[in-house]
Amino acid sequence: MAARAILHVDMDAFYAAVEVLQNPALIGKPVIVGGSAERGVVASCSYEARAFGIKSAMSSSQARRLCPQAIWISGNHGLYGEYSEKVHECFAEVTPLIEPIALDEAFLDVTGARRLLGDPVKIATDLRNRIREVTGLVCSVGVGPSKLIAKLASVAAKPPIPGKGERVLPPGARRGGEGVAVVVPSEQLTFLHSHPARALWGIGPQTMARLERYGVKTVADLASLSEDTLIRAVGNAHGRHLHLLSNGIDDRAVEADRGVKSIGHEETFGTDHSEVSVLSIEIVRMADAVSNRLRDSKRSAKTITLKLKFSDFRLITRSKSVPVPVTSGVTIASVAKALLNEADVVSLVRDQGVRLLGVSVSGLLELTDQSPGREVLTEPPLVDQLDLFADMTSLDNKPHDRPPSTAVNTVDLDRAVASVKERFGDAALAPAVLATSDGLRVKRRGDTQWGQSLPEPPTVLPNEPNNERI
DNA sequence: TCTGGGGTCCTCCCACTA
DNA sequence: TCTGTAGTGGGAGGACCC
Repeated sequence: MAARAILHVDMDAFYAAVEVLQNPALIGKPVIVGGSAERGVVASCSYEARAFGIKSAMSSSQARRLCPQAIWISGNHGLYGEYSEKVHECFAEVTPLIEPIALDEAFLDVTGARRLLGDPVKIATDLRNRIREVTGLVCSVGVGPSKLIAKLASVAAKPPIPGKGERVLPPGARRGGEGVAVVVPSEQLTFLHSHPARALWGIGPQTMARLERYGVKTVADLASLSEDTLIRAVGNAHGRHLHLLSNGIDDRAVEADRGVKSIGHEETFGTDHSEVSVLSIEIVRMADAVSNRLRDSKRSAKTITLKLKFSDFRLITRSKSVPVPVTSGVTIASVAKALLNEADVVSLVRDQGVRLLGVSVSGLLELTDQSPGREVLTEPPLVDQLDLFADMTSLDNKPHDRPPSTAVNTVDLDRAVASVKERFGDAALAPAVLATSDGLRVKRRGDTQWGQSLPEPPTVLPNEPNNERI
């Protein structure tokens, strides 16, 4: 049987490249996309910024120290999504077997496309040219017999960082044209074993620290350990997996239809909060956003999880599965607030202060009835057991005037809310507690994707970059 | 010195049940 | 009826990825 041909396509400095496309005045400048405030993080940066040592996931304060003249952009999740769609349309011209990893990255299985489109290197080169022609963006492509090898090859195919000299290809890889690196099956072990162990997917700082106790530095070192030793070092599933990978055995398929397993929102606050009433309002905001996305994806959820990170960076999660799958923001918020109000959590909140709060849902089910906001109801709605109007507290935490006996069919209410949002957008309607003098504090996906940004968001005018300079 | 947001997967523990 | 055990599922947390 012929070896598989897998491509790993990775857009180069994706978010930063999109911003440069939008504003050519940024060409050749150190551009950073991320949250510029104290608690922000670098999401992406141009190669000019990388020359200063800036990397993705670096804290914004560190990035500021390394490159004070950098141009910061807080990012536009929607815009990146649009470009990502265009890139995926290019993928679809090559093969239906596409496994998206992120907005800027995907695996493609082109084994079956060879007869029609040529050898994998030609497919990779043509695809790279096509993406550039359609979007104006540049990508790197790794070609290999497995996902692991293709992924590592795409890293080898990345352009050099200015001032750091030409990138040297690892042994076993060859260049298949500009931005394309190829590893053939007979060379995969040579290629793989030359990498540091940390390059393997699944080896992060903690696992690496454990492996170092066994003298492991490279993938070759890892391959020299027995499976039993690896299992002792890092646990059962992880140990077996690493044993196979380090020996070049990776038959994981490119999965075209990997479904979403959970939906959530979280946010790091500019300052820590230790008042339950303030956090309750944030829960309503997050739950409303989660509910909007659940409804858009035509799913309901069985489990609601509350996540809190305290000032000392201790992270806790509390979750609750409900008997009836839910879509409603009111229900999600009610469950999350009940989790927040558990005694041990309240005492942690008051003692420590909370820097991050998140609400997510999992155990997703397809909605059987496609009408907006329809709960999958086989028994009385859970929300009937909860205090709907507990949400309707003002900022001073005093309930609005409403007779306690008022009966409201919450399912009808949710349907009505869903239908308004479908017609006028998610920001058209929100729980009353989110109302401020400046309008509704509605959470949208990607709002604070990389942490908060400093005030006065940058506006870039053509030929006159006036982004905030830090 | 500093640590975001949105995810997935795995492990461990515990309660429940047969 | 009581006890031990194995399987299962929920909950919590750790580690990792981009």
